[in-house]
Amino acid sequence: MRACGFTRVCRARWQSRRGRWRGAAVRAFASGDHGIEGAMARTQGSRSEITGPLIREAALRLFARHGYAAVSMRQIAAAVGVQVGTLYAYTPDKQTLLADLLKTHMEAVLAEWHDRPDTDALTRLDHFVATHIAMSLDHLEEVFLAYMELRNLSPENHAMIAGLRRRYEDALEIILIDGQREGRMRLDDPRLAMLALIGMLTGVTNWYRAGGRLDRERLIAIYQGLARGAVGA
Amino acid sequence: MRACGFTRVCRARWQSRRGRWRGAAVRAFASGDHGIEGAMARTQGSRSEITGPLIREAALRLFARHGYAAVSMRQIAAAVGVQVGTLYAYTPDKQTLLADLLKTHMEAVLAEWHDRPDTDALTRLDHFVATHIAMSLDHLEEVFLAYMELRNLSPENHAMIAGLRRRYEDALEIILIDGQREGRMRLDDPRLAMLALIGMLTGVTNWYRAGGRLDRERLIAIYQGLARGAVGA
DNA sequence: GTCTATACGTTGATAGAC
DNA sequence: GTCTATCAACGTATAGAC
Repeated sequence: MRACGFTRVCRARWQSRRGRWRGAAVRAFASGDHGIEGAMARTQGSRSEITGPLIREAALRLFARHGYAAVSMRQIAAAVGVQVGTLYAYTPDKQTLLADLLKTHMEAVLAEWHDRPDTDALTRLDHFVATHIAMSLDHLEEVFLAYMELRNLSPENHAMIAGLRRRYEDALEIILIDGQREGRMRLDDPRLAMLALIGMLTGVTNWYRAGGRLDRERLIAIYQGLARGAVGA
Repeated sequence: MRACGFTRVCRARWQSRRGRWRGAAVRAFASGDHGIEGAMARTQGSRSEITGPLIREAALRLFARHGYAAVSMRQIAAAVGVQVGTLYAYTPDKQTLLADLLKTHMEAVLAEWHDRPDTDALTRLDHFVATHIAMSLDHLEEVFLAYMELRNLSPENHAMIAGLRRRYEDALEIILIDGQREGRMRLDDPRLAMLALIGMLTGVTNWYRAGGRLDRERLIAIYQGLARGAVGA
């Protein structure tokens, strides 16, 4: 066991320190490349507006690349160009940093998704696939992280993130059920088909690298074809 | 960075200790449940024949459950009911323990796979799917681990395991290419279809739990249907 | 807001007795 | 083959100066 793994002891100890955090989760989540890896430690100065996002970006990149458990707070601080202690002005602990990353991402995913209940199920499936792939390419690291690091969440955080993911998966399952009812899809088991499709789609983050041989539109079109085929359209 | 991450320094230091390990990888890989979690530390006694397998089983289970980086050698030792030092009579270091687990598994996967080049591509696809799912259900933790922990391998070990996995993926891709040539499959991009199918199949390890509502044969049949559909059969 | 310094548990790994 | 004891390095997190 590590010093302060997933227990809530640390949380309580920490909350008694100052009132800063009391229930306020970090919300903003800027993206983009700020050349984190090459950053060096500076020796003073306040830059509160940008340090927060930089920390989340560095944590995201490092967690995605090496895994949550393999990354130390020191590494994150070094990537940002800041001392370790500074991180704790932006997050109560490492666990919360991960949870905030995943929560923000999953909420963005759900906010991005707009079903089109007035169209046929196959069109809706195409739309789901396109949205998912586009999101995966634009936020490779987030999608990958949300897929890989569920098991490193504390029980409370796990329940929260799993709930969000569940809502996302349900959105797809509804489409499949409707498709079956409309007679546009032939499915033995809509739930299993949903899980299979999610696995197929999420797998993209395992091999996709920017600048590969396939452009975005083509990739989406191919996956739409695969998905349609899988559901028997 | 951790004390002895992926560097080869430790390896060299260790090799100078005794001749025991020089190139000899742990080979055997017993499976099954021996009630590891409840084991308690004993205080003496030699049981060389069973300790090795027990260590690998405990490591496999713990790595799969919590992730390689999150599991300590002490946890593994405790699960086996042995002291930490004892582990190092069976493996030079933690990294090698992981690599041996993955290598043994991937070699078993490749040994298990027998293509049937004299039959049609759709039958061969069915056979691949059935073999893969059966392997996944029989060795949930190995398949899951081989899928998740590639990034925690040292560069050398990563290259080795990735090579084995490549051979496995190629086996599927060949089937798809043949299917296209035979006119039995309609594919925009065989390589992409292969990656999508692998993602779909491997995803099973993320949600499958023994004793669920679907029996083995039904699960295989459903996935065969999904795979056939995806390739346009 | 950031730094420096530090507390203190845990880590991977080794040495040497039995 | 296993244990006990030990090491140095590193882990997360905190305190207090500026």
